[in-house]
Amino acid sequence: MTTSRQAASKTPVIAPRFDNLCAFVERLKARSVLASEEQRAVLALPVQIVDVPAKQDFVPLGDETSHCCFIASGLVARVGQVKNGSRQITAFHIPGDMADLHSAVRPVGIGGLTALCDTRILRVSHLAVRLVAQRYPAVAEAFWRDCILDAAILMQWAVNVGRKDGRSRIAHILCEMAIRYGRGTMDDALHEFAFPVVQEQLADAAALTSVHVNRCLRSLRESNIATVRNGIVTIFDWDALVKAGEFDPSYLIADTAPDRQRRLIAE
Amino acid sequence: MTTSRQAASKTPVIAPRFDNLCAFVERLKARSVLASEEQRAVLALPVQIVDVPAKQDFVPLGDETSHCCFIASGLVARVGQVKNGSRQITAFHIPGDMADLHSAVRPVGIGGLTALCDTRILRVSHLAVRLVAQRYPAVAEAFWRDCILDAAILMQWAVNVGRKDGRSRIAHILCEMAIRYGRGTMDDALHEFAFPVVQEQLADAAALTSVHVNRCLRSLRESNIATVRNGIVTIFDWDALVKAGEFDPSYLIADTAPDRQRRLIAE
DNA sequence: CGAGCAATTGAGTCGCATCAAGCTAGGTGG
DNA sequence: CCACCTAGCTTGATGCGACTCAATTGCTCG
Repeated sequence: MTTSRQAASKTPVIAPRFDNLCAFVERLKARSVLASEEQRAVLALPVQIVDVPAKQDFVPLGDETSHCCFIASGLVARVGQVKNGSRQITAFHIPGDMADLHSAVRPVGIGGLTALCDTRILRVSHLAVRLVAQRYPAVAEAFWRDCILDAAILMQWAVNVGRKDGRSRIAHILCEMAIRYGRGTMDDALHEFAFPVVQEQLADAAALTSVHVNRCLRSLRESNIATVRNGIVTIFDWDALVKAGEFDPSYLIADTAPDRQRRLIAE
Repeated sequence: MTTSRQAASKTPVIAPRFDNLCAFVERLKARSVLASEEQRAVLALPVQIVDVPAKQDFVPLGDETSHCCFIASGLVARVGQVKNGSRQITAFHIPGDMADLHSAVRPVGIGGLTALCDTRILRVSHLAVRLVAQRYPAVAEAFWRDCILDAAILMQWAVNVGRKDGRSRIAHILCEMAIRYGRGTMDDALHEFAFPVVQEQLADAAALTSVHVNRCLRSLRESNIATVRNGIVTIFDWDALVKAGEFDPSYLIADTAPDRQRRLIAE
């Protein structure tokens, strides 16, 4: 949301990577007001680096955990499952996300976490998270708000899966990820970003089969709207994509209007 | 048709009703540990009673609000919408729920709220909610946890809508509501509870059409599993309903401090 | 007693699942 | 250097679950 557009250097898509919690603090600051002491407290949270290979479930469904997972690089999906074996992806988490911040106050898993490509995780213990929240009310509120944003995305996800046809669902997912990856400027330029998923995973997100995802992608390609190839999303016509996905970005927008982030307690 | 079931002879299903926040405190206590001073602080939140007639949207989609809505009596749905006019219900809120506690930290609506029957709301200002959260970290954590439970339900909802057939979706919704209404004991007795929805609204929740909901309900009835009539759910075979809905109640179970776990509904 | 919802049922259609191949590209070993 | 393997992508044929349109039956209530 803060990135200005880099000049047209046409560098191939570069995946972001963070090895400390700076990016997490930036994320919180984009949504909440934190004093510098509070920011330092969050930054000081002890982390443990864990590298997860592609296609590995690193938080099993329904398990109880003792740590939150910050995504330093890579891509993670939150998945639910039904008995016949099919999976439903309920969220994608990109670098900069604390994928399961919610587990700090409710450790029993809300869903499993799977790495969709090689992924670096920074683990932060629930205890540490709750302690800093206890000590700094503004941090607690920032954490709370972060979880609410996640829930807002999830609600849109349910609407997307429940009430749109396949093509619209795919378009909506591409729109959402474009915005979240920070390529969501509304100009007519060509947008390109790395989104390392295969069609099978898009299918699990959109509640379709991979065969049908393929046909939906073909339809979007033949309309000259967008393509997904080798984990690279290329958007030719942003407006058409928004229209196809019935996408309204307001649900992604953190609430940062000045009068709303007013602190209730002086810094 | 063979409906010689006891018509109006039994004790009528009684809808719960609360005119203060006692029930909210009880709800929080079932999920979090609160000292008596903290409980009193929540109880002391000023409320404003609002009566909403059936089928009225009292929080429009996308609007910004200044109050949270506690459900004193009745039934409320959180709805999303797509352009062609069809609606997707993403949550039911029953008496005792703070339907949009999340709006305290993110006032722009996550979804509209509609009363499905005559409903009494207790409005609590965001400011008051945030102040008590700032003052009492344990209360903040309780609020946060409450929102997480809501998100956990939403995640299951997405899985339900995305990856099950119509009959299973309906069965799952009935299971969820049975547990949340507190009728979720596992004995073989007949379960009956008021759930004042029409088939159209079940359809919006399950992402089906009302015609198809009707057929799914008929199937459940003909299997002697459950019926829904005049807003009364009657469950004949709980185990079969759980099986049909692939229902696992663990996602509804609140988890409190590490040393203490409690069920959402005490047994 | 008719008006108006909600529930019900039927017939026709379509989106998507399913099954089944083939295709492509990168990797690996003989 | 080619033969093979595998993962992912693409395409076709067929069937079913759910939608749509449409008509009928209760049910409640003024």
